[in-house]
Amino acid sequence: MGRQPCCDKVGLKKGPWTAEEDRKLVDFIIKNGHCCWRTVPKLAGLLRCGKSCRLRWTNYLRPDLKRGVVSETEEKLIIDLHSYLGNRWAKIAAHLPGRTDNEIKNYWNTHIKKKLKRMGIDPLTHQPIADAQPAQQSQVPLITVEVPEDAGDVETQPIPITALAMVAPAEEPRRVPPGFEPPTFNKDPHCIKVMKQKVSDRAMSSGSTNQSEVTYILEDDKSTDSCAQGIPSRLGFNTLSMFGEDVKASDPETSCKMPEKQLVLEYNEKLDAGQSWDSVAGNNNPMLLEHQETAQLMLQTEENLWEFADLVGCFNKGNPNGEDGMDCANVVAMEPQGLKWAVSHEPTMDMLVTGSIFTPGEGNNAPLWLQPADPLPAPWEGANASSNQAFYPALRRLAASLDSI
DNA sequence: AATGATACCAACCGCGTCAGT
DNA sequence: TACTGACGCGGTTGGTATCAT
Repeated sequence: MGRQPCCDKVGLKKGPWTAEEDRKLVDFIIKNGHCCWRTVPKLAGLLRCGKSCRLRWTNYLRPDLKRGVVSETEEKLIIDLHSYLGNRWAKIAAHLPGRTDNEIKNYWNTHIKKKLKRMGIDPLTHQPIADAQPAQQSQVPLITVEVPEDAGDVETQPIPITALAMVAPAEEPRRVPPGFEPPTFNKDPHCIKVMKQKVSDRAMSSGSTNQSEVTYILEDDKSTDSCAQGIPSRLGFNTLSMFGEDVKASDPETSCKMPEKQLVLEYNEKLDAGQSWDSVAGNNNPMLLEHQETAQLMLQTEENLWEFADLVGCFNKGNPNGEDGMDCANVVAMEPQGLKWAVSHEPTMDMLVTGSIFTPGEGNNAPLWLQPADPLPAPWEGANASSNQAFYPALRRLAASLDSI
């Protein structure tokens, strides 16, 4: 017996999601998770059913989605897995990180199916169409996997050896925290779309909508550090690349207020005197200590860039100017060796744009990720509000660069 | 340039499963 | 054990983009 449709309630919206709805859902889930999909739309302020929210999130908004063109390797894996699992798209998708069952199903129906037919292969049986026989064997060599005695599912059947090879690749030395997938957000079409919306929203809210004057070119992953010459970003607050000279020009002398400025100077003095970064920052900045632990945890179990981005974003809320923290609060990225400081804004967006925070660039961030004692950049709640002068032009530059993509 | 055909894919629908009561 | 409700899955639809004529 079937269930009643979940979306028959009067007033619930159906059809394509708007950017505003996306934003509400993403904001809500990032902040609260989704313990119960039925309650999500109500709590997030959406006129959608929970099911619709779940689908939107899992198939489109989830930040760990890879999206983009399916590679040859992935296609081969899909074919192999399909020969073994059939139309169990969710199970197939489980072997393709960043791909959803819906995406794979669509790709199968629109691409692979036709391709196999052109090759004279029945997409259902994976046998040559001309001499198709009752589908007992796959076209690919099979091996039998040892399974527990109580296992009775289809997964206990022989697995195509090619698929198995993909599912269980040879272990390689890790350069990044376990479970972490280097993101490609800065070129991902969906990410660009989301960022465009974010930038547009913020530009509107700031009153700075003139984007014509800008010439900023979105930095490539590898180039982000080039603007911050000699400043390892540690956790990647490499916003220098985004703000260019605006941020380069900022320093504790001109952009920080007391007593924070005094703290910076103290740090500098201690570092200059040869003390280690850990001893300086760890012993003197409770905020660092508090968040360092969280940051380490996040990095160790990194599954979601946005989770971390939001974590960092949370640091900025409640700035003393009484303005929206995410919009205009300042973040100070500190560089342990020389303890140079840079004031910037909106780290969440910065990170998504530059990708530098999570990009295992050669000789830059990657080795640092493996140093759990690295301090987390601290918020700088007392930073000078005048630094907005750097923020809004940068925002316009970003908006324009996104529009050009 | 206009129109129709085709491709693509986000979103929906309905059913199965499972946990809680 | 039966019932209920939430979630997940697979099939399908329909809107939009792209291509061909």
